[in-house]
Amino acid sequence: MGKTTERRDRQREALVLAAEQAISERGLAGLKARDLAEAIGCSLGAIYNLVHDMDELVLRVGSRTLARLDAALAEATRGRTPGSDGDATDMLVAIALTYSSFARENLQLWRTLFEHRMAEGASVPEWAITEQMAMFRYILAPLRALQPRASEPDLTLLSRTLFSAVHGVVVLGLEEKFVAVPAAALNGQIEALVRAIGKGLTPSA
Amino acid sequence: MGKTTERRDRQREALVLAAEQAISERGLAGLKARDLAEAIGCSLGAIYNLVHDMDELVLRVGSRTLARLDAALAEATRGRTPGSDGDATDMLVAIALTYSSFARENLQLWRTLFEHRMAEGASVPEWAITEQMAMFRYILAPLRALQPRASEPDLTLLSRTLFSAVHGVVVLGLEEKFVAVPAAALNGQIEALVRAIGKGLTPSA
DNA sequence: CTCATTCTTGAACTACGTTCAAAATATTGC
DNA sequence: GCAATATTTTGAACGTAGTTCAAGAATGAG
Repeated sequence: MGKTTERRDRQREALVLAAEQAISERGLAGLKARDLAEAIGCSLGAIYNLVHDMDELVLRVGSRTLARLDAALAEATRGRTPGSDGDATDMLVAIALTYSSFARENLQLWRTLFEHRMAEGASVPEWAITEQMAMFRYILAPLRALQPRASEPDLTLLSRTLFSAVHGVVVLGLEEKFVAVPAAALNGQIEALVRAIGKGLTPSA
Repeated sequence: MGKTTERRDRQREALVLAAEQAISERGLAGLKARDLAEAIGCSLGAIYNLVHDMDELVLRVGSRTLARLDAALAEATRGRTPGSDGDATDMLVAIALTYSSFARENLQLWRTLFEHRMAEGASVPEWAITEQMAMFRYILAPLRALQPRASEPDLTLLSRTLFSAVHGVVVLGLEEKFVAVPAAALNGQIEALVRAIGKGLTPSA
């Protein structure tokens, strides 16, 4: 029993890595079952012994992308505790810029997180939703420092909103559909936005 | 010469309307050339006498969607001139809430504006880009009132950023992939965000 | 070594957008 | 008005996808 399962696990790993490379090189639309079969040296049908369908494969790749994003955000906030309102805003700026850099440097994989749609009828599994939601948590600590009187549910909602706002700026900023904004200008806009929000949220006098 | 062209124009109109209905009912992924041919009563191949390809059809539908969005934003800002900083912020809030409502009420058509990707190699025509960019202009007047010392290029960039931020909140708020935020809560978040930004951008004492 | 079970295979199926040779229709010349 | 020519329409066929499944290959138990 062990032999087959083991080989299958190794093949599944190879499949996910091949899918990740395909997406990062040619985008989500460039992910082809036949190419993957060739890349990992198995038959076309064998893919469906490793994953249930292409959706699962994309979600597995997404999971890896989120893990790397999470690591980048952890690195950016490591050891920082917001002591003052200024600290908190600085932290939020650091998080936002880290997010922006990650998106730029992992453009296709990052896009896949949001472009991907499950096949007709299927819905995103719970574990994938949980993973995505976890991203919001880095914002929570600095936000709490900024809004000490806000309730926990309000902070949760606000952290999602703040994340979304920065996400929106990054999405449209990196969109070639419009005119892509140069890195420096985009970073400048993000910093301006987050500082404005930080100032706006600071309970003044 | 006139007879054919006339009929073709009428058919093209019907095609775009059928495509619009298909998208609004079943989403962009539910847009099928064969369904459209049946809907407007022509052969499959005839579609390609009316539009060059599906991309063009989606862009034509997008153009209609943008026109309706533009009308909604025009209505929301009609006759308003930002006299004070408070007015300007109120206007920005009104614009943002109008955008949010439009997105919710035209969910599939609005999503199509951003989900759609041109086929491999093709790029978005200039007129479509111009149309999309035009959306940013509603934000310009209130923003100028808020930041009277900013240069014109800076204001242009900032208007795009502000639009993007609200766009991001709406995108993730309406995303079923996560947990969709109820209308009232989403509106509350948008208002809070825009007021925070408004306050943050107001040159204080 | 044999038989039963399990796994792997790739041809075949469905479902797309798109093309194109042939048929149908319209326009022109006389 | 009618034949000759040009244009338009047609839908079967093509290429490219993801997915399935009957048949063959590999594995494991007795």
